[in-house]
Amino acid sequence: METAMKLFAENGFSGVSVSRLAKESGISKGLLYNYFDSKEALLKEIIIEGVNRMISPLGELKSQKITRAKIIRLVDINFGTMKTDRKYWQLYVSVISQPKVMELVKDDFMKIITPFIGMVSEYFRDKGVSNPVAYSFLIGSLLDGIAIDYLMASGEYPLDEIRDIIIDKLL
Amino acid sequence: METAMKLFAENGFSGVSVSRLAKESGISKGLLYNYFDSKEALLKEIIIEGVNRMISPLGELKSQKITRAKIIRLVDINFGTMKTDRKYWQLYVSVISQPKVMELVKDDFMKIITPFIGMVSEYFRDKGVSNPVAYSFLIGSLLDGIAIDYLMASGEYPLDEIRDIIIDKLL
Amino acid sequence: METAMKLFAENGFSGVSVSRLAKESGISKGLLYNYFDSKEALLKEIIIEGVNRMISPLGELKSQKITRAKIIRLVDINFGTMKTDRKYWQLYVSVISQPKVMELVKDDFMKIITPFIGMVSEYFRDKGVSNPVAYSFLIGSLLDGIAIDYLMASGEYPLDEIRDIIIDKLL
Amino acid sequence: METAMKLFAENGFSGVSVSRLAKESGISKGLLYNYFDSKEALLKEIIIEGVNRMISPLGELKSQKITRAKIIRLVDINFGTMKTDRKYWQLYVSVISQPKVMELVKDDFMKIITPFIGMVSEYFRDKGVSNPVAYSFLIGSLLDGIAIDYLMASGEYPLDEIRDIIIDKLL
DNA sequence: TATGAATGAGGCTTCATTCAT
DNA sequence: AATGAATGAAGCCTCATTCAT
Repeated sequence: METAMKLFAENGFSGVSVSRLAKESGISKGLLYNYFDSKEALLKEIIIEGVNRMISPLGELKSQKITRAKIIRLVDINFGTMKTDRKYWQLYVSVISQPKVMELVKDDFMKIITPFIGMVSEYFRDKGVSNPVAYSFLIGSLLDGIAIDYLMASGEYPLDEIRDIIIDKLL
Repeated sequence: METAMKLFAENGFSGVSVSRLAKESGISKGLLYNYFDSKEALLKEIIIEGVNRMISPLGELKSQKITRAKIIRLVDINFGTMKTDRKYWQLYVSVISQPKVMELVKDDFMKIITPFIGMVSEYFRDKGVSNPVAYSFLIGSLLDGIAIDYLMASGEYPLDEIRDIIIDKLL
Repeated sequence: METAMKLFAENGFSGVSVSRLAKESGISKGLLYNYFDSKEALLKEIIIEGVNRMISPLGELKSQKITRAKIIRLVDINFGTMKTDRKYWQLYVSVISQPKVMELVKDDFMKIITPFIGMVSEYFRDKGVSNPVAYSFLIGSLLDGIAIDYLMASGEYPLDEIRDIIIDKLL
Repeated sequence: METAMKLFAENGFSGVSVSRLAKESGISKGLLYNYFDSKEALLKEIIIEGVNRMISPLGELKSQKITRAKIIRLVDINFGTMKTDRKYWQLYVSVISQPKVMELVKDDFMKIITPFIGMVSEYFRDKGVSNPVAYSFLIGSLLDGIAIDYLMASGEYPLDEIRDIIIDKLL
């Protein structure tokens, strides 16, 4: 799954053949099909596993009263994993933007993500803004957009400065 | 090209076969190759044509001193085309997030886009913020992210409220 | 036909498309089909025309009593056209060795060539060798083989020395 | 490879489709590509394997002082394989006379053939002729030409008589 | 648990030929 | 006499998946 994630991230889902997956994983094609029902199923498991890994550091924030510090922490954790788990995020980006592929994982995805969207909404509601839901969508989209551009850019993306602006102006 | 844009937008570049392109355009595969050198060349032409179409309403903003009203107008035009040219934006999103595909059009893309990025940077510089480049990256990423989520969401995306927040808090 | 001969010689019959034939001849595909029934018919006409051109200098030798001087002249003319009409000979070689293509022109070919084979046979018969037919086959094959190798070699083929050996040892 | 050799020999390289190769070999197209990287690679392997087979009986002649008997043996072996390995020789002829195809195998070819060309040159040098290289080219071309004509002719080609003439007049 | 030979549908592309103008 | 848009069959090759071992 590790190898597969790397390959999918770098080449896209349809850019990697099962043969290559097998070869670069050091196993046979047959064995691969013993573990996963199909190429799609493999992707699905990788995504789920990855999103869980991305989300796990956020566990500390759950089921407590939401505070400004916690929202900032949420953004920081998000930016942190973008740096440390570059490959996963590349895969994530490649997935959310291919409808056919997104379809495969959408449901599992939402199940995991929803609580955190709720958390952000709640934060803005507490803060007393007039449209907390719009705020939380905006933050979500912003993080998506940053992920794409940061991963596309060759390294000159001003991630930290952008973080400061978000905290200063939006949170 | 119209049909192809629709198909590419909905299924991704590699999700549409040349056979299907031909069939749904009502022409033969052979004829398609009279018009375009390859499937890739077709995509390229669609993208270029589309980005030019998206950018053309922004013509009014060029080569004048940049003002707050103009930046707001830029955002509004951007949001406007997202509503009116949904298919193009879906294609755009599908392209920017698939490195292999992005590679094909990156150069032409940048040539067209750069002036407007410069415009936004200039606006923030004039406004006196401490890091105008980070601001313009942020705006760019935000618009990218909104495009993705708006086009993924089935219609409940609060585009207009988000617009107001952007203007209020960021510009 | 001139352009076509050059192209066929350099790229083989199936290595040149009708489109290319038309383009490099400066006419349209449609017009090409006004003049020739098919790509094959075009090849056929080129071959016939070429072999007639190659054979025409041999006219001086026909219908007279055959002498040693005349046979030498025949060989010299053959070698001469190989130098002056390189393109035609390339085409000839490419044709005789592709059964499917040879089939197309074999009959016309034989009709033109036969008298000269007869002439050579007659020469050897007059000379009193025990197997004049074998000699004439040998000369024919030798000229074929020389054509192939001379045209393949990049220019270091000792054509003139070989000519002298043939005259000295075989005629 | 056996089937492919037969088909290539009879129809030329570009006269046989991969589909046909697969069908007449009784395997699927896909499997063919498990064994050979491409249609060209298949041809290459066939040629190499064939030329090695043709050349192997000549092994007895190598690395000894060259004598008249040995050169005669070389010619005889050559004529012998032309009779026993007709298909291979047809393929050989079809290959050497199509530049595009020849290009594919030229290098491997030369590597195998060169020693024997050297042997013939050496023989003529020892014999004291004034231009041994021209003699060896002549013999080479003669054998090529004989191969072509013998394989084209439907069976009336006087191979054995020609052999005697060569030995008598040229060696 | 593990292999890789085998399949066949489908991918992109080229091409000789036709035909309305 | 001349064009070139249009066709569709066929070309080479890749691929996800299966199955006997």
